[in-house]
Amino acid sequence: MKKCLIYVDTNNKMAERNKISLIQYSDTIKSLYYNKVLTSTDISDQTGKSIPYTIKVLSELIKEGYVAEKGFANSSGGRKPINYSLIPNTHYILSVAMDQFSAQAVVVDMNNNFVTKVAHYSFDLGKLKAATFLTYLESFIQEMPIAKTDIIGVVLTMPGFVDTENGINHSFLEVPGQTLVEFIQDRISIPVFLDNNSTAIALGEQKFGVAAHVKNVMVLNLGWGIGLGMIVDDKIFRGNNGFAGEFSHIPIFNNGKLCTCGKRGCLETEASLIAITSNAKEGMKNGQITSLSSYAEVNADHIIAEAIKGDLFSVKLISEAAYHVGQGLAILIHLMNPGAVVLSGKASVVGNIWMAPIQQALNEHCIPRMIKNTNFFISDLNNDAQLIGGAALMVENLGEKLAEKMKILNKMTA
Amino acid sequence: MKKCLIYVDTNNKMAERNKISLIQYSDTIKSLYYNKVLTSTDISDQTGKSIPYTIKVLSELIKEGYVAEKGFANSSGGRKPINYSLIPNTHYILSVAMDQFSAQAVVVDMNNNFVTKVAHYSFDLGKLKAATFLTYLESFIQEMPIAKTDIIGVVLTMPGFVDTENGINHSFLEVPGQTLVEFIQDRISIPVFLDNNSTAIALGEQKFGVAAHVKNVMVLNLGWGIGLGMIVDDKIFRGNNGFAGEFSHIPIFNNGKLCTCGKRGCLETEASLIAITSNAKEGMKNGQITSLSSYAEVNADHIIAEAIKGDLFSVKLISEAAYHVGQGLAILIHLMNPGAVVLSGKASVVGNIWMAPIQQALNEHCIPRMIKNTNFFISDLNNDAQLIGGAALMVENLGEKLAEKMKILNKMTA
DNA sequence: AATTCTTTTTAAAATTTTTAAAAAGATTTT
DNA sequence: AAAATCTTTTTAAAAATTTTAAAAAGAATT
Repeated sequence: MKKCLIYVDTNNKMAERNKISLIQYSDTIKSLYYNKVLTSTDISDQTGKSIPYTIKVLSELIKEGYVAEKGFANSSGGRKPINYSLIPNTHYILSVAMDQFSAQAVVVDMNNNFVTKVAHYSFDLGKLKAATFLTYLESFIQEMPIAKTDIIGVVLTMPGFVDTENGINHSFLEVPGQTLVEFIQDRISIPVFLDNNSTAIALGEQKFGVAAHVKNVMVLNLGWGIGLGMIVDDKIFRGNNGFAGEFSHIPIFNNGKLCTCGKRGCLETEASLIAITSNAKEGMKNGQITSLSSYAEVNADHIIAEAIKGDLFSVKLISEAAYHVGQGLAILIHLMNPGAVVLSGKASVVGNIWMAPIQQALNEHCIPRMIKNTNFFISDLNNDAQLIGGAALMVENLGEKLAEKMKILNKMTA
Repeated sequence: MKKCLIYVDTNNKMAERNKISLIQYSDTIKSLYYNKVLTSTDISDQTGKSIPYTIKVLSELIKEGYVAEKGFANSSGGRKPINYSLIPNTHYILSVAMDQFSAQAVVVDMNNNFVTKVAHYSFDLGKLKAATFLTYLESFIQEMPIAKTDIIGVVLTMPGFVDTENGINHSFLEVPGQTLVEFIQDRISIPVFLDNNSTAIALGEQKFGVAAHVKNVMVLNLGWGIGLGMIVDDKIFRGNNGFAGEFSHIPIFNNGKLCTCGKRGCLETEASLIAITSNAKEGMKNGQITSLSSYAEVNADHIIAEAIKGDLFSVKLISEAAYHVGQGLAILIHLMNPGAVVLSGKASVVGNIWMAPIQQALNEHCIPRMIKNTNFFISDLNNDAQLIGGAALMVENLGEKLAEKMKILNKMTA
């Protein structure tokens, strides 16, 4: 005979749900979002609050329709604890993931599931106007099968020197006289958050990916450049001004090659898809035999595709770049002594091609003791890391940050 | 007419002082130790506790003879707050600072003042036996003009791969079958703490030196190698296994030079006192004119001394090394985006000789935005940073860590 | 099947914080 | 210069949260 422990409202509309609870109890929501199912003890551990208080919060959240009991967890020899979960369709997050040439948008529910198709947009980010991007976003919101009022916030993650605090990207989508976040938020009337793409990817990998629960993680975003997202002590590490993790531009080569940043000898000049593509063209001009020859104009996607098919030249191009990434990584490991390193980002679909030369470089350049307890992973999030991480960034901001934005928006409408 | 606010016991012997209070109220003690004079509001801010609670703790500490009122602080227009300070002679810390060739020992009071002469010991750390070191320490304790029972703890800071948690140095002073800390603690019956020298220097600079109160600081220990202590988010950063900050051995040169660590091309091979000394000998063999020629066997101290006197060759040697340090620092800054960088350690007495070439390298190798808000300092602690930082490490460990050690020692005597 | 051991949950006591009021002193106004 | 106003600290009372202890529920052992 099952006992009814607490009355659970299964009809979401009946419960008077209130976004204020998301803010007030953000720590508990956060724990449940990242772990799907937890007991009161688990939540108490994660939020650092006592069990009696945690149980009080949970019953409040149940009353408001945010949380539901989910049976019992196992016990190694004692009373079985009640499981708790978030109810998925209470609210949603709109995650927008951008790179140099495209953006993806999707709506994510409170169980971290995609509830719309992933929309794709193509452009050259260097030339994209904020107003044009806004039309993409507005049309997505128009067409999505979710009520706009149920969206907690929009998280835009993108490359460049992003000032998360002030909502500005110093490299792209600049809006004269206004911050990018203000510009978007004013038009769509939903809280908007801006962050760096590699930071999002790192958070995605550390919460839902191969590095889940590792407290010190370095996540490489193998793509047009070589991005780096750092999780230190279980928290996103941003440095003094939010610009930490500029891995792509660490000066380590004496090659005289001019980098996109204006300096010479950056890691990016030998180790990124930019370098790989350039080396491919160079090699083909010199008569290299390769299946890449079938393309009119070779780009990075072609090289990845042909490497997967087994084209030796393509594999060699990636391997060379990977060795150089390994050189940079050796430095990073000496400085940060991480618990895990993750290869993620667009180019990590051929992660195993990258891995061997990276390991080779690490064997050559790392003090064995420095690397002994560091685990290496290839992402298994299939290029969704940035979208997933973007949604997670919203969850990270559920407390005061969200409250602030909501206050601003309420003032506007009033 | 002055009012007597709280009865202050000025006779220390009268108050029944209890080391337990140091543990129980370690946060308050810590704040006062680092800041000398604080108001209740300041302490409340620093400990994160409320003002009523803070005042309760302070009155308790006053009753026990640890804290005294020190007049009033200024107010910008309101009631003047009471100042509080630690009473200096309640307890003491024994700080022992080691490098490759020597050790210094001193007793520090609760106001961070040296209350004994600094004792010096010379040796070759690579050959030094733990037992020999212990005799030095025991004779120091024997002769110091402070009661042994008034010493809260001994902090030993030294180079090498230090496992602070377990009290082991994997590089030096290994004791078979026992940890180094156990070995010392068993004999002297005082809690012993072990840490890395560069960590101590960094803490010294961030609490009492040029980088006081900066929350993200990279402190370079310019010495036999190039040590690095990192303060991240106002906390000592140690990485996953405590080995973070291995700056000396980041692989950045293609010079083929074998490093002390067994690898090739480490920063140390071009940028440390090891490299400088080796380059000096090389240059002199090739007939370089220099005042260094007056020494039978040139060592690093000579080069520093002659550089101060203006010997061009010595200055040039240091400048070349400094430029290479700058190259490494450029990488570090791109990754960590610190608020401040400090040049400290033995060789920083000629800090201004180092500074110019470092700045030169940074101008060449850093993205301007990465360096815009980073301040550069030369230590003003006159080689006492490690001793001062060692004492500060004791204060950092006042809470649970000290309680643990005291429990172990009490068991032994019982 | 009864007892013992574990673990979670509830209840009561203790601690700590928050809020509000009072006290002390500086600044401005009359 | 005295009175009134404004600031800031300190004290007091109320509210929130944690700690400790007890009770409840279930698994493992005797």
